[in-house]
Amino acid sequence: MILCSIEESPFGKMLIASETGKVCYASFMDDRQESLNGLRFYLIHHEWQMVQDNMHSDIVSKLMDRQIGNLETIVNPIGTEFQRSVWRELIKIPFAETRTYLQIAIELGSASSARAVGTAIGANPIAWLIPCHRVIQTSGGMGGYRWGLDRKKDLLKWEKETHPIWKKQFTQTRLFPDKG
DNA sequence: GAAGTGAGCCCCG
DNA sequence: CGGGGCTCACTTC
Repeated sequence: MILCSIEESPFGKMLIASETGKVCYASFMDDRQESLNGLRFYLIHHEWQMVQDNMHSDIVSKLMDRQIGNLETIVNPIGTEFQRSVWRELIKIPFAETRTYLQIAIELGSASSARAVGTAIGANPIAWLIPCHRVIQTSGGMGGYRWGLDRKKDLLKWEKETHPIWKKQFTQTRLFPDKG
């Protein structure tokens, strides 16, 4: 049985679902009804139920404290083979770093599939844990983000601020100087 | 099967 | 910067 709960996070309310300890869904919840519809659609062929708020609060706090070691062991997204291979690649991107859609495509062995990679990344069902926010365009642009570009920027900003190596210089340099 | 659609990329002007 | 052509997974006729 998949258990789903509403969580508070510094980046907004979240909807998190898990089964036997593995997260299979996580989204930012800007519109309550819309988010619940999205969850219902995603789990359409599965048994699931809502449980009390904050049941997954440990996951959020671990994300904040960067205490989650091997993401691959606590995440289990539902998707096609291709999608899962793309999402697996995202997990390898280190905290506070970024990659481009093309780099991910090359990593998967097909430089020409950058567009397909973008589409697959856009379908990532597990926000934040599977760090699709760390993927940007080769041109230096931000690309898109299902849960709002501002949130993508916020996540990256927070990661850079939190990361010890960049902590100092961040105060002097803007993350994306040309992107407002 | 044949079109249409993307969170892309590259080239050219 | 801006449009055309290219590509590929996936969806929808």
